[in-house]
Amino acid sequence: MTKNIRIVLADDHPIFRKGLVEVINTTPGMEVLAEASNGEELIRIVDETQPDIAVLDVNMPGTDGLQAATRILARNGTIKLLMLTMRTDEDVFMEAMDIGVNGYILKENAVSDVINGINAIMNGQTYLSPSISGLLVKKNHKPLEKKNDFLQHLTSTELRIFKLIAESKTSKEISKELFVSEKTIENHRTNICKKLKLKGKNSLLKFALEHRGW
Amino acid sequence: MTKNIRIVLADDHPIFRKGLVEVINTTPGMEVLAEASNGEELIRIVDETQPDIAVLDVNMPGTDGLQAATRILARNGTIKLLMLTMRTDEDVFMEAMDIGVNGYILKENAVSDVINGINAIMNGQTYLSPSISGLLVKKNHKPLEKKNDFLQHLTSTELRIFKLIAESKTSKEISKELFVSEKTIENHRTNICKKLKLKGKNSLLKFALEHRGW
DNA sequence: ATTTTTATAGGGGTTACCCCCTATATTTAA
DNA sequence: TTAAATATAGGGGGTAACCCCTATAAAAAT
Repeated sequence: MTKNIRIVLADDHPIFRKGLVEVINTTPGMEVLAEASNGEELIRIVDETQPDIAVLDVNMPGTDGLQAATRILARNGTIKLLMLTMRTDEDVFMEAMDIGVNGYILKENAVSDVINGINAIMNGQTYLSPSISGLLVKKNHKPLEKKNDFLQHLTSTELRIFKLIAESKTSKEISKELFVSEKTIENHRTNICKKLKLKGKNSLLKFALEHRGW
Repeated sequence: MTKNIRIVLADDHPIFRKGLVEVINTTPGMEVLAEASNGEELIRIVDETQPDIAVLDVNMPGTDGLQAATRILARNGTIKLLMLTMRTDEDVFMEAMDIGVNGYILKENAVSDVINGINAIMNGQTYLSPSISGLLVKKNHKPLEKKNDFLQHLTSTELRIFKLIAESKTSKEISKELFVSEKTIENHRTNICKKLKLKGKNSLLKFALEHRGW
């Protein structure tokens, strides 16, 4: 049999913590070494027990989860961290990722998520709750209606030119590529700007760069 | 009892497809309406059956999963799409997200992932395999060395100006914000361009926009 | 059949960005 | 202590992008 995964916990809610301990200790191959109710305590028990992974709540009195994570990783970069959180806060999530946390799970998620998360992390992966993934995706995920909303107003010629602009091409370059006058391209630019309600220097270039791939 | 979730499948591997059908049809509340072995077929059966969700492979002969997804969403934006993939290819994943796919699962993942994914998507969420989540995280996680690699050449003043340029501000606007001459800002622009080896109109703006957030 | 949109091309003007310089005071490094 | 880098400010020029127009032929919509 392989060694147990050695785990420490930190959460300021005793009942929730009790539940976590129960879930983990009844899972074969995992054991809870110690518990903490705040960040300072966690840092201490991590030093003492040198666990494989620490599961910690973001919101704790005094030293919170993010601060504790930063300090733990500064002392020992090999310790894995699985962050638990009550709410879906994008900023907090991003900060946790920047710090170098290995997983991020919503407390409202199933207990199996915690077990899956621990296994995934010990396996070298990064684990996010599915509901967290949604957050990340929405950033890229401008819905279709929105795309069409303004792309549908452009004619096919305008769209072709728009895409070339998004490739950082100048009107002169585009005119050569399409065998038309430079002035024609400039007219198209003007019309595209009007349709997209863009005003000001380089606004079309900026917009095109930001929406490259549409 | 609520209505079954109506599902269509597309995958060019018959055996894998057989397995998928089995998994879904033995899950209460889900039923497979039709199957396809390529993108064109999928588009046709989606038109015919009007399912709630289509589960489709990225890699298929002829019209592939991405093309099929684009065309299906163009016809009916309410149909949900769950994408399956063999390999973890970041570009393909990003493209799928841009197209508006609702979920993305590795074929090597557990069958329960497909069921979980379908349920999550029908519930309005976006579903990603845990192993995919790791990909996303690495993006934000641009290692420190790389950032410094070219930012270290910029002085603090230049860096401040660089960030304002990345916010699409003009030299005039920046000069007012920093209480210096417009000409000073232009000089800094020139110096920044030299340090970053940028040449040509708007090249700094383009670069700054692309590296916003650094 | 008539009107509108689209694609083409141009005149003429403003502005922002980029490029080449010089110059001075301060700070930093050699 | 000199030399180099930095931050400031300017002169002068070129060009691309944008903005205001007109105009014509073809295509599309009414």
